Amino acid sequence: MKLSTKGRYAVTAMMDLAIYGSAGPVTLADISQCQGISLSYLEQLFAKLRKAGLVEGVRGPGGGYRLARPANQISVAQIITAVDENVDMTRCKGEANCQDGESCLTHELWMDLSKRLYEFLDGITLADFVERPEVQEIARRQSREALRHHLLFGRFAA
Amino acid sequence: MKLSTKGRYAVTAMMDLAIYGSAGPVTLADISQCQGISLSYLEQLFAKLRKAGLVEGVRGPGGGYRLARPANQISVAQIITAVDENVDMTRCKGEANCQDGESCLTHELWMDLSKRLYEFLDGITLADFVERPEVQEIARRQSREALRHHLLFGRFAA
DNA sequence: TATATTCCCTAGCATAGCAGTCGGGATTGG
DNA sequence: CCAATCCCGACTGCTATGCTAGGGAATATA
Repeated sequence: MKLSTKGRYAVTAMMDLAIYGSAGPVTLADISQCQGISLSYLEQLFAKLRKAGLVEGVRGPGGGYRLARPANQISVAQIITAVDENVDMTRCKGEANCQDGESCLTHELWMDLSKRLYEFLDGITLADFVERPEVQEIARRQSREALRHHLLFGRFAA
Repeated sequence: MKLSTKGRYAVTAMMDLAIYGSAGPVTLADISQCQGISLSYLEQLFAKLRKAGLVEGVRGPGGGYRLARPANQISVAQIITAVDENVDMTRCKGEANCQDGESCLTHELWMDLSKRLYEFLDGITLADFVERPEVQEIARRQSREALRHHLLFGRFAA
């Protein structure tokens, strides 16, 4: 388990998908502009998220990304492990071939702590954030603006 | 908050101090040998731990490091933040000068998640690990061996 | 069909942090 | 005094990060 800026970027972007995804796919260009993250870097992150089965890409105009599962089935831990694939725990990796029992003891302790941390992050889903009242409020406003945007550009016009 | 090998090293070393520290200061050479961490790298980590007021150094022969506070007053979060001083949260750091309200929304959400994570790690102390029965067992054995070691080398001999 | 929009993929690049090495101090117990 | 320790600073190879550049492939719309 590793927790750095990379994972934060991924979690933040996934929050955007969960919040604004109800009005259709969200483009990476939008996320890039809103969050100030490089577009190409976002593409690389989403390539991993897609391979992990967390998002689906929709090509062509009006396309973008959407969540591959309901937001309440996507945990923060899943997102972080999807982009930070490198989970090299310790040097004595399960082989238990330390010189004396001591190093294996603290190793066990750390593994336990790491497990508890993972379970903690795995217990937090995107839905936990989206369901907040203030987010609901903004999402509604955003939906209206998106609809107006569509009308302005004649997307839904007969 | 950042969680990588560096923080793991620090936590593991601090566990050693908490476990074996009852028999006097623990030398970095011992930790280096037991955990397979470079001695000089340990010195750099402990310089930060000392500046953070988590450990005290005892110079001279028979010296080493000991916890500056009882183990139940040292949390995992304190250790990690002591060695990973770089806590650059986001680019829009509290200034709330994002273009539109959206980015600040997810920013708030992430800050909240980060806070919950910190509180989780802050609720786990070194004592929580030391008080385990299996650790107590090893600590007792280690103490006896340490005493025998002292006797062999005449440290306590009259 | 043509075009613009979007996802998708590969390669490279500058920087920073990680983990370690080296060399030298300053203290202090025996 | 001497050896064991902590302490400190400089340097190094390596890796990951965050980003840029360039080009595809699919597809909605005109």
